[in-house]
Amino acid sequence: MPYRSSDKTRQKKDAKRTTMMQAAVQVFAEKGYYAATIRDIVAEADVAIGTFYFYFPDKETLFVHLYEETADFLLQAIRQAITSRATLPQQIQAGIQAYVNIAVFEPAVVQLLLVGGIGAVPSLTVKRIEFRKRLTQVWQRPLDKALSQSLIAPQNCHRTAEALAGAYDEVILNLFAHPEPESEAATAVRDLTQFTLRAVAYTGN
Amino acid sequence: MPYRSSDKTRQKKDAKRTTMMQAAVQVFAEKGYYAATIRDIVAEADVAIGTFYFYFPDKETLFVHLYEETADFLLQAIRQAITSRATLPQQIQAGIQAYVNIAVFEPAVVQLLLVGGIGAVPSLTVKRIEFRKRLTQVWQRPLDKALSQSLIAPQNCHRTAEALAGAYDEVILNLFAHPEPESEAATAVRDLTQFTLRAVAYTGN
Amino acid sequence: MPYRSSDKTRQKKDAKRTTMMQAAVQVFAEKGYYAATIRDIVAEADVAIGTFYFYFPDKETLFVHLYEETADFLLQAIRQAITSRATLPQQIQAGIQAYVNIAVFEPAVVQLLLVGGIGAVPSLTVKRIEFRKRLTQVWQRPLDKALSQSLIAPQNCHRTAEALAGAYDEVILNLFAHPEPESEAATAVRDLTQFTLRAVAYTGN
Amino acid sequence: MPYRSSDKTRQKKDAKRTTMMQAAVQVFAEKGYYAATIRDIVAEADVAIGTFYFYFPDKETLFVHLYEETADFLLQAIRQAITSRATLPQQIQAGIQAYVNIAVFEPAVVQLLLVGGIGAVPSLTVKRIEFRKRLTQVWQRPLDKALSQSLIAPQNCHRTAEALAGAYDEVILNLFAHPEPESEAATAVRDLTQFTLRAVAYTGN
DNA sequence: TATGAATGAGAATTCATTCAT
DNA sequence: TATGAATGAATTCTCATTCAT
Repeated sequence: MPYRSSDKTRQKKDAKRTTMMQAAVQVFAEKGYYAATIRDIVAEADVAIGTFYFYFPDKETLFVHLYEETADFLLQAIRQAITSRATLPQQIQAGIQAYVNIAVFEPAVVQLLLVGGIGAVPSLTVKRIEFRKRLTQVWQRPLDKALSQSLIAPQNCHRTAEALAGAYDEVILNLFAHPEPESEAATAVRDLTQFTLRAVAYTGN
Repeated sequence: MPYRSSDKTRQKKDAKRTTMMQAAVQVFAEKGYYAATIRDIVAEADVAIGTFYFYFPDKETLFVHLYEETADFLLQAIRQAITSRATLPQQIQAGIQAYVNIAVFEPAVVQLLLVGGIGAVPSLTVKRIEFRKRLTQVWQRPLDKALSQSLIAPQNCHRTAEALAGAYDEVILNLFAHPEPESEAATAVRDLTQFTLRAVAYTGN
Repeated sequence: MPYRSSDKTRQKKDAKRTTMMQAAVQVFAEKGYYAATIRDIVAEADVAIGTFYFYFPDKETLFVHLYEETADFLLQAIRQAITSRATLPQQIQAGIQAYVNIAVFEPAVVQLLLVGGIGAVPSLTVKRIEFRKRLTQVWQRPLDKALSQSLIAPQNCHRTAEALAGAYDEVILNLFAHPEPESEAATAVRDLTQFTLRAVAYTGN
Repeated sequence: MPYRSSDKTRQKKDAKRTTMMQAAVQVFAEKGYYAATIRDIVAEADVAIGTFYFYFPDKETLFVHLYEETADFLLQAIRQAITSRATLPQQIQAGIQAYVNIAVFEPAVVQLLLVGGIGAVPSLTVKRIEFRKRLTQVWQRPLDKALSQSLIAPQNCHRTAEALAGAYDEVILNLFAHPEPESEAATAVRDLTQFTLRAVAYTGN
């Protein structure tokens, strides 16, 4: 029977891998794709350069992988917040709140997705388009439902969701430029919720 | 004869400078700040490397300068479109149309401003924030006026404008992912105009 | 197995570092600071360019470091020769002999210190002044002692030592211009010793 | 009859040429051969780059030429001071004083000759040796005469002059490191004169 | 598995020199 | 004579990646 790594070994390996990925997210988020060097990442993870190449094939592949994972995480969080609410206003508010929470408590996630290596990594372009498409879908789902129940005005829900996704991103990114992002966050959530309800022409009956 | 300086020579030099800046915009827009090399730029402009450094001090300075100039151009175009219309719907529609036109006919402008070197050039961060602030102001101006005339619902116009700026950018950026941006553009303008009028709760009386 | 660090590896690294420094001394001595390129140095050491920057931060830092180390070596050699003798004539003669020996057998040392990058490296100016000061002190020490014992005429020993340092350097540098430096060296030592004893007005009682 | 530039034209040309050479001396003295750029020189002379190449073939040739001219000037000044005095002490003192004067009032001359491009310009090596040889001769002449009159002890006058030349250079160069070179200069002249008279064992009868 | 010394292609930038005007 | 725009070889330095241990 061929060698098979025991569970403990496997776990240890995964743990190290995870550690390195977290380190990489931090560094990529802070410096951007190009300015972040492999040396920075391994220093953050406290391992040797060779170790990096044992776990990951190269810088670009890692970055794209990180981008995808991070996108999944963000989308899942928002989706989850939305689906656990019943009415449209609640869903919108919960979704935005979830997004803002991540921005405040895990700024690296937002940095990576919205700023990170946008015009920098060629093979990321398609991933980015995909991410935006999925993000739009997340916001579009509750709108479609509301439209079918005539709770909002007739409209191209896809276009509306697209615009809303951009609107949320802009406000959230600007949060970082504020002196006290956390206190500003609450206001932003309320403002964006109302903005959204107006934008979809929510009637509530 | 002591060589004429201020006449044709000066004009020629300015023309060449402009040519090189256009070449640089193209290359920066296409590849992003880091991936764009000086060699790429001078190849595009069909001059020698030394010529680049005769006209510009270094890569970063040029990029920031280009960013600022391009931002001014875009802002001026939108502002101009808005102020030449009378009613809010017209203003919104004209502003969006101007923006979309630039995106379609001068895609490099949008690439540079929205994608270019976002997380790449440290000294650009502040310029970017400034640009977003000014862009928000451009959209906010007509809203403030409309609010003072009770044409739109009471709201935080600055936040609304911020969100709208993000919304427009998202839709316009996604235009490039479409197979036929130009035909999609018309629909986008109409959709965004309606989205905006709903989002500001325009009553029209 | 986790790779042994502190044992053989460390020694090997130190050895290579030393090899590269010797190569650098040769090249700097031969061509001077500016004309010596990193390529020259790594070619002499038979390593890749990157290896240079693995061991040293940059060209200038290395040069200054080399200058300091070489200065220490020369000063120590002369000082050692002087202190191991009892009478002033013996001390002078031994000091000069030590200096000449280095010039003959390690010409790069003298080239680096007296010719190398004199007007070339800004951060070297202060190091050079320091070196000259210390060299003067080395020659001054035995003079002070002799003066306190009235073995030499009353005089400003510091100024005398300064002048002697310059005198020795000149003669030693001119040695290299001779067809047979080694044979000339013996004469030079004798001449300089007598010159010195006259210059300090050594009485011997 | 072929065109011949009039005297006025010739003079003008020579004047400009001289201006540029003076500018070059300043710049070379201040920055050293490598760090001094053609742009620096023409900026100092307030002419265009092309003008430089009209008057001089290239940077290295100019530097060597400047070195030679400057060396001639210095040697002539010292020689002149010496020959205008009668006794050895007066000759020594006058020669040193002339040297120190130049160092104080025309520091660029000394910088160029003693520091300038010593290990920097290959074709200068031979010129430097020549200069040192001539400088030694200047100091040696009065010694030979004095020796023939038994005013100084029997000695290898060439070696003595060599050593003295180095001694003077050292002290003069160190003058620049002093806070007040001018006030120190007088002391230096006196000290060096006495040093010299001791070193040659001057008896005075 | 883990290490880090070693590599070298490639990037930004400088500067002596040329030449059309 | 005088100008300065244009050139491009050459330099320093970075950093992703490899591989022997």
